Amino acid sequence: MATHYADGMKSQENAGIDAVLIRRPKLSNLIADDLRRGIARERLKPGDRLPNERTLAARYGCAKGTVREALKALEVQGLVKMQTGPMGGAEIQPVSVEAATQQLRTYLHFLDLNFEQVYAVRRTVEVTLAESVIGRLSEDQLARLEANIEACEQARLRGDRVEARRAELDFHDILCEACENQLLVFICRFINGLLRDLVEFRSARYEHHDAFGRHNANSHRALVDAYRRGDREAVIALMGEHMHCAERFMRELDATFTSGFLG
Amino acid sequence: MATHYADGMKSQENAGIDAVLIRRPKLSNLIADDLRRGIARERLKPGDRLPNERTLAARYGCAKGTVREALKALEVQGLVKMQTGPMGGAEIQPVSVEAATQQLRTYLHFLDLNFEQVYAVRRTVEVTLAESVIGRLSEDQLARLEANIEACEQARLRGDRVEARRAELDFHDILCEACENQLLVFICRFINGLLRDLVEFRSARYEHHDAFGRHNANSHRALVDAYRRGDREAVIALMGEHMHCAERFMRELDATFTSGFLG
DNA sequence: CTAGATTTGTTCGTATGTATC
DNA sequence: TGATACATACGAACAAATCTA
Repeated sequence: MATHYADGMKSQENAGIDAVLIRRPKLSNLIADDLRRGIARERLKPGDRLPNERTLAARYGCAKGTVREALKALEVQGLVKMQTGPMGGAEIQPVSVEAATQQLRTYLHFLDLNFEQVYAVRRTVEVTLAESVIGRLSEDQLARLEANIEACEQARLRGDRVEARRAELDFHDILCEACENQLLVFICRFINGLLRDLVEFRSARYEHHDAFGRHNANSHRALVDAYRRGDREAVIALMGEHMHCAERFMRELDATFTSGFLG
Repeated sequence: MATHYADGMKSQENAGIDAVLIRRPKLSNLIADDLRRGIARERLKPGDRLPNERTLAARYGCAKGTVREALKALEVQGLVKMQTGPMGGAEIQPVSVEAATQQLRTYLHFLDLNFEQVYAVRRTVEVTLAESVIGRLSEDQLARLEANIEACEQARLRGDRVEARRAELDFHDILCEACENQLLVFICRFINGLLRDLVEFRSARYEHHDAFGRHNANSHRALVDAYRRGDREAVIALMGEHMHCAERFMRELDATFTSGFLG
């Protein structure tokens, strides 16, 4: 494949960069910065696409791999999403909760969080959430809550513990959909994500999982029932007790890790 | 150019991945996830280094460029810093709360948050925080709480409303210092930051500010007194009432977070 | 100060998977 | 079904930075 750009230009550009900057930053970072500025300058909106990698490499007079690293930086920041195929490339993304939570998760991952601490928060905010959606759940949402309970039961009967736990957390995410308070929703969803991560890497004995699964099914069923009746007192009491029991189970999870990561 | 790797092996690997996963995630993302987990699992501290690129490529059975993309993701997230030369490579960086909150704030910037919604959360988490630090406040921290109350009073008497509000929030940040639960601390500090940003841009009538300042001084004084006595019931009741009153005042500002804040 | 060793940074060529037409 | 366009990935080589002797 012929190089469409002139090698002489490459040298010129690099010489120029070297002359201006005392210590040359990584080329991929310079390109990433320029792309960010370009996106802002051109007022690119979600759905717009950047030029493809080959074009960008030609524009900046560098190799594909360098452009790829720059695009990777934008992708991690949630600014763009890469797609393959024709009309693929880097597509501008809307500001998403995903990017925000990802950073938070890695931050908290290093702060030795245990279940007790997570539940000290969850126990209160989930009750607040539960109360806030009383009378706001649509028939479709109620139906999906009931369908979720059924899905959890099936996962439990299959013996798929991790999937059962994850599906049970989906129940609470459905409640979030009916809540207007976006800050509360963010915190609840974020904590649900934390718990999803944690159950992935910790395991407990089967009896615990099975008992927990049955408890969750009962609690969730009673909650849906209380929501249908619009019974505020019952919703608050049920969610409070549900959180209390969930915390007790979670604390029984085995926290031992097997490693050998850095050999 | 001869391909030194066996085509058969590559196909086998890909077939395996395709069989398990509906849509194959990018290999560099899988590696990045694994590295993140590994860093947390091995409790790597700032200053520790990851294996070099060649070793990682060998471990994951992939090319160097793929490993580089994964490392780039960690670098963008502020988890590691790349360095050239001997003893170079990916060095673990201290996790900064700044990086985590920045993304979150730009996300919340697009949401229609109002005082009622913020206080629906703050009302509960501040009480949880208040309870969690009972018996854990050092004499130095108690002294600083008292000094803070005095500073707030002086700001109020000077008529410096914004400074008074900001200083009053410092009171709650001092409480955070004594709390072990880092998730709870993060949420409380983040909300305090939201409120600090807001008082910059909103002002109410003087009577409101003055009455609020006097209320805060009384509440904070009573709280410190209850902490010194180790009176759990009083702490919980006082902080609950304090939040209730604070919310009422803040709602008189009748402002939303959407306009102007976070410029 | 120089020379060598180590490790990231960058490039080029190539091959493969994947989405669109 | 095939052709096309694009990202994804591999591998070899060299350049640049940085530490040590």
